[in-house]
Amino acid sequence: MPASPPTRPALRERYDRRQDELVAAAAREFAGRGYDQTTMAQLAEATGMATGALYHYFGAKEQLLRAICDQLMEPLLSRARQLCDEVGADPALRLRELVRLWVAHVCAHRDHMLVFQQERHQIESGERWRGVRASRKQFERLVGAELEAAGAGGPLPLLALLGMVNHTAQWYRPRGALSPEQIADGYVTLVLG
Amino acid sequence: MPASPPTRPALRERYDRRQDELVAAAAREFAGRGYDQTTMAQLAEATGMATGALYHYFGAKEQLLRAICDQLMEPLLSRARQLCDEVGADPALRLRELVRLWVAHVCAHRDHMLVFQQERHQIESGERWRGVRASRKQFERLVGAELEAAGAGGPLPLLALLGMVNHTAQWYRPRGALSPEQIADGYVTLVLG
DNA sequence: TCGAAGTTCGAACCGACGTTCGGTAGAGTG
DNA sequence: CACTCTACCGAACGTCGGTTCGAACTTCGA
Repeated sequence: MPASPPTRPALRERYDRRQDELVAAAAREFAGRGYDQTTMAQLAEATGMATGALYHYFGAKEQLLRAICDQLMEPLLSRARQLCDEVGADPALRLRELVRLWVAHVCAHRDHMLVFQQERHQIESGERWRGVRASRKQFERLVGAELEAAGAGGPLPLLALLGMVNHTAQWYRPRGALSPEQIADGYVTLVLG
Repeated sequence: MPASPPTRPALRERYDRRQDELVAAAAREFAGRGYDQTTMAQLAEATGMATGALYHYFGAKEQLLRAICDQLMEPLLSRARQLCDEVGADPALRLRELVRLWVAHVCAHRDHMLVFQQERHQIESGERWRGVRASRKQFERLVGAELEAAGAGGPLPLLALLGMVNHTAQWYRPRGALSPEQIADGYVTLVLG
């Protein structure tokens, strides 16, 4: 059955840390080999554990996938909301800041992002994934609203921007020629003309 | 072992037709459920055959995936090359025609496209997929050259355009508000400003 | 109509993989 | 130290799914 977090608070910290390490390792492996083609044994080896130990932290393989998606979408959505509340009134500026945040997030979580895209079919159908879907939709709505305010209304600019930014995860490299900021600014320039 | 195509030419036609139907059905199933999560039994049911009969047309499940990728990339690449030879000198016009062709192809082969994206990890690594990778790269080079000629040089416009067009497979609907042509023209307007 | 080639069937095989479980060692607590 | 909660191990289990195979049935050509 599922994992059992420790009750003693001193140990809880270590437990949570280890759990996060596991998610990070899983994201790496899944992104490289695909979710289904990555075995629990490989995951165990990547983290230096035995297969059985994994189930101390997660009840099933699918929960790892869920954790990856949650760790990707939730911080993005909450930070985006926060930013939209803070930043001033100039729509173009707001949009630029939002896209910068977004691209930076994608670049910092390439593996999560790749997994998220590859497992689209699982996430887009099925009761268990309702929450993840909702986060994605809300974020898209948010971007759409900012785009409209900045003068790039209609479905096409939003869909184009979504395509660009999501695709970034597939080519961005930390030591590449383009920084996340440059990329983001380039995208904004494209959609705002 | 692999499939054995019939020698008699009269039967060869029917054999090829059935094989194509199989690929189409596989693309549909794979796109909806994912490659690994689709069983040969489901494939058999979708085509009205028994599992064993599938192996009359394909030696292994992976060959179906290969066929899907080939049917996607090869016609696209050859038609794009042909177009680049034919069309006149105005770079902006050439680019527009190319993107129209490309978007139309993506929209007409949504399932193939989705499978192609989902199985990226398999395709991008592994000896057997060298050919598919080469087609993809050549096509991207071709688009890059046309972009440069049209005044949108540098890596970002190309990467952005790739993102937009590929992403199209995930939202385009045949009876939707936007036609492939409208979509393509919208994209070109974005990248050419 | 006869033989060969082509097509389909579906049960059986077999390896792989997610998960379980009983046990062991370690860390915290008093 | 003793007692408990925590962390981990790794062999064993059970299932699932890709593939095989030999037999039946159909279509074709002469």
